[in-house]
Amino acid sequence: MPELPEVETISNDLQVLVNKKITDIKVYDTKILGAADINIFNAELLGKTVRRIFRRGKHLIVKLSSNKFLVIHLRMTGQLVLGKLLAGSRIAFRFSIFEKKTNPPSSPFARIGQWLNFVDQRRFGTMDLVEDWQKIKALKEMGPEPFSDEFDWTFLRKIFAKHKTKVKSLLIDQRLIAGIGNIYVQEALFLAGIKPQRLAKSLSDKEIKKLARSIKFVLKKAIRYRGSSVDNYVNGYGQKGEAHLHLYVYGQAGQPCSHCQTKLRDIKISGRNTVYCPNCQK
DNA sequence: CGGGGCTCCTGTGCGC
DNA sequence: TGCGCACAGGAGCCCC
Repeated sequence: MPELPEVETISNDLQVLVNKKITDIKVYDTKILGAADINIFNAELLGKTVRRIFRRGKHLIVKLSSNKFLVIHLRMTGQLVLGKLLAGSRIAFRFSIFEKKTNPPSSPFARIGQWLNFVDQRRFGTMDLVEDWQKIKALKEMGPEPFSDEFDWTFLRKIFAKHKTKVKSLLIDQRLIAGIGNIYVQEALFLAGIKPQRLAKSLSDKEIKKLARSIKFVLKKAIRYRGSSVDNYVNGYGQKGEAHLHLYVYGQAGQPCSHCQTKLRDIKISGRNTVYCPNCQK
C-alpha cells in the first residue's frame, strides 16, 4: 500500500532516469492504461527523454521532453522496479544509458539494467499520459502536502471544523490532505494519543497541534526507513523498506501496546481496519 | 455533506 | 488435500 513515504522513496530512486531516453516499450497489460489507445501511448513515449520525476500525494509524475506527463498511481500493489525486464511486468520501459562504463559502475542504474518495470499483482494501478498533470481530477482536487507551508495545525483546525466525520476519515481523504493512507493515519493518531473514531470537530487545539506534529513525524520516519513493506512494497531497486519494523500499531491488533502494554484493539472505520490503543489514545 | 456499501483485482490464509 | 470464502485497502462510484 504505497502511501506518501513509499512513493517518495521510489521517486528518489528513479531520479537516475532523468535525462535518459525511452528506447523501447512493452505493454503486457492494457488495463493499466485505462481507455487509452496503446498505439498512441507507444508513439507518444518512444524516443522521449525524461526531464523530471516528482511525487504529488501518492502519485508519481514523470515529465517528458515532449512536455507531456506520465502520471503513475500504484494504488494497492503497484511497484516500479529498475533492472532487467521482469516476467511480472505489466508495462516496461527500456532506457538508454549515457554514462561511461566504469568499474565499479558509476550509478546503481548502470549496474542493474536498463528497464523500468511496472509490476502490479492486483492491477489497480494506473498510468495516464496527459498534457497537464494538474488537470487530472484527483490531482486538481488534492489537498496540500504534509510538508508544505500550507500544512500546519491551523490548517487542520480549519478542515476539522468544516466536517462532521471521524478524524481518521478526514485524514485519509486525499482532497483534504495529500499522501496519508491507512498505515500512517493509524500511526499518527497513536502518536498523538487520539482515538481514530473521535469526531474531528471534538479535538482541542492542543490535540490538533500534537496531531499535526505527529503526522509529519511518522511520515518523515517512514521515509528515513525507506517505506513500509507490509504487503509487497519495494523501492525502485526492488528492495523492501524497513519502516514496517518500526510501526506502533498498524497490523498489531491483539498485541500489547508498546507504550503501556494494553491490548491493542481494532475497529472498522469506513470499512477499513483501524488499530489503536484504548488506553493511550483518548 | 457524509457514510455505507460495492467495485475494480489477485494472492494468501483460514475453517471445514 | 481442496474448496469456498474472507481479507488486504486506494479510490471512484452510487445510493440514501
